Amino acid sequence: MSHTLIVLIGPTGVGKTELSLSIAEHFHTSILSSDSRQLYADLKIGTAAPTPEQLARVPHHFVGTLKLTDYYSAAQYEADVMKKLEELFSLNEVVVLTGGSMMYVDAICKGIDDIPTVDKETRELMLQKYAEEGLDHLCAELKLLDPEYYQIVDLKNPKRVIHALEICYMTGKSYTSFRTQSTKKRPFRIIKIGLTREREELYERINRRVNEMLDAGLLEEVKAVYPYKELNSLNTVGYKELFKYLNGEWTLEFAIEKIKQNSRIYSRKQMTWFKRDNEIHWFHPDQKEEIMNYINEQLA
RNA sequence: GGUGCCAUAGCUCAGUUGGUGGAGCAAAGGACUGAAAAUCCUUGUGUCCCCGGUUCGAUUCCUGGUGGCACCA
Repeated sequence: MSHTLIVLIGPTGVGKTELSLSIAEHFHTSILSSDSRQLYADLKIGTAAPTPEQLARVPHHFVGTLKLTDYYSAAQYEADVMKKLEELFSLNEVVVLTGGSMMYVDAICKGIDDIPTVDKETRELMLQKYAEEGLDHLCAELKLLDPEYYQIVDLKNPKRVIHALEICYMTGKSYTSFRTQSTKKRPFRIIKIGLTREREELYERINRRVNEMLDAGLLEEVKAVYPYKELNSLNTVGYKELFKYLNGEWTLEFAIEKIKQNSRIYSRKQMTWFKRDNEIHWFHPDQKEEIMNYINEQLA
């Protein structure tokens, strides 16, 4: 039997957490979270992070390990998880990975190109250029520094253009020269299980969960991190809307509706990403038995 | 009861000097390689309230009806 990573994915609110616990308990193993926001220790309620009871049932990794001010990225996540997996596979044949951050999941399953990490100075310089000169100017510069990437990049998306330029500036080489677009080979087997529900059912669950978060004290949690609201870690559904309420821009009622709406939109974006991955085998979360049968079939 | 105003996309409304209509929001689809719960792109047929009239032609003008709002009794 070779080492196997069971990857459990699906849109927000579909019911991944509960099933991941069952699977991990069955294999007496631990869970790797693949959630770019549950990483932050101060964002528990709004990210529906595993509860203390759930954490006691199964050892979790990559939950609540970062401060809001920490810089993090999908590439760092890849490196950290690969290192952790080495350790975990020495103890267990099977490890579970679950979460909804599509790019983080792909970073583990497919790998990310080896591109230098952008330093603070370069990022600030580029953000300043963007603010002062505008996107068109940056696009023109990219055309000179990396004509190949210029042809394929989304020229209306500031983040894409800025990042490519950052790499050009920092390394003196084109961004294209770092992009191999290749899939890394992993020393373990990957079983991808997707959870999905009828849209109406999913939306109801999402709406209900937002109400439960509020009952659990989401507003207090948001107030506690309010001083950091400009940080990227807080550009997050559930927080950004309540900041607007605290700013006096929105009523509480409107902010809550927006949280529900943005969560629904997020769930759709996740599905759009997952849909084109045909390695995923899809199930309804209630099909626990079918899922376990499928896993055992694959392991055999 | 009287008078006035309004009735157009799921919602709020614009518009057609008469040639079957379009914005914002909502909704849906898509992209995605170090900020990713981020960021970006695309998509608008709807008895233009109903019956009749005028007209080659009415969602647009006219009569009546229905509903809503306001004011007067």
